[in-house]
Amino acid sequence: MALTVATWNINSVRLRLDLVLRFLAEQRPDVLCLQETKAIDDAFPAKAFAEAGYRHRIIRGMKSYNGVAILSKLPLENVGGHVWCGKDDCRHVFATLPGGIELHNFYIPAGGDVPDPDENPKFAHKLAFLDEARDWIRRERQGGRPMILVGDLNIAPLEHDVWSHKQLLDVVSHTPIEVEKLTAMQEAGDWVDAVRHFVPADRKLYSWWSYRARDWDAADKGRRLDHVWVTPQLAGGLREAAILRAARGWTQPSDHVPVVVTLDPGVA
DNA sequence: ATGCCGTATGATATACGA
Repeated sequence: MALTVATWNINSVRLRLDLVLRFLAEQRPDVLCLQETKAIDDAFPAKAFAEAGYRHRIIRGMKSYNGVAILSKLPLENVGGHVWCGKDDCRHVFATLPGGIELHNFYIPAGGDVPDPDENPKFAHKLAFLDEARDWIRRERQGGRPMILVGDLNIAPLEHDVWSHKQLLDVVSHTPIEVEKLTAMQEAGDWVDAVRHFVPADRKLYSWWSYRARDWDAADKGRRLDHVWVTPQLAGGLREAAILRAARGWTQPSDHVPVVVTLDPGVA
């Protein structure tokens, strides 16, 4: 029985409810993880998702900023979310899926403009978050349970995860210090990058295109900021991965597009 | 990596995104 998991930074779930419903109707993932929902829990459009077949959920939202959610056709157990860097700012939510797979949905801090932690507290926060997540993963993975980690990690780690490696070396999201810390986080859990599992490292791959470009499609100055990682025992069961570039061209789109991964949890 | 667009808010400017 295959399992399809999707992740999407939606940049306001209320404004883009119709786009999310369209995505769910077209792709029918078992589970959808959202980031930047920008809605307190009472304002989250849970009913619309339940009517679309996604009756199970865990949501953690706040006013204006951040906010994450897991919406699922399958029952969710042991749901919750952790506080990171001492801030209860709704950047993480988790659940256990049928079959015992632990799913973690992250919204890692963007980090502001200036890539210097001494000058820019937002960048310092991002680096501290990555260190804390690395240490947490190291502990969490001791149990050896199958896990999936998804989200807007706000870092494009590989050279071809950005349109120009050279021109982005000083740009927050692709600086060496961020890439180093994200890689440490990945290695701490032996995570397999489920999308790069199917796409060679020398092929350009993006999940985000700035709103500021006049023509995002023609300029194609994207970055791969959204990721799906799986633990090694799930890697053998990976069947398919897709980044839905077309969603960037929908009416009033998010600047991120969905990343969708299908795996067979029964195959080691 | 410049650009100057998009979202949310006790708003008509400001913070934030990356």
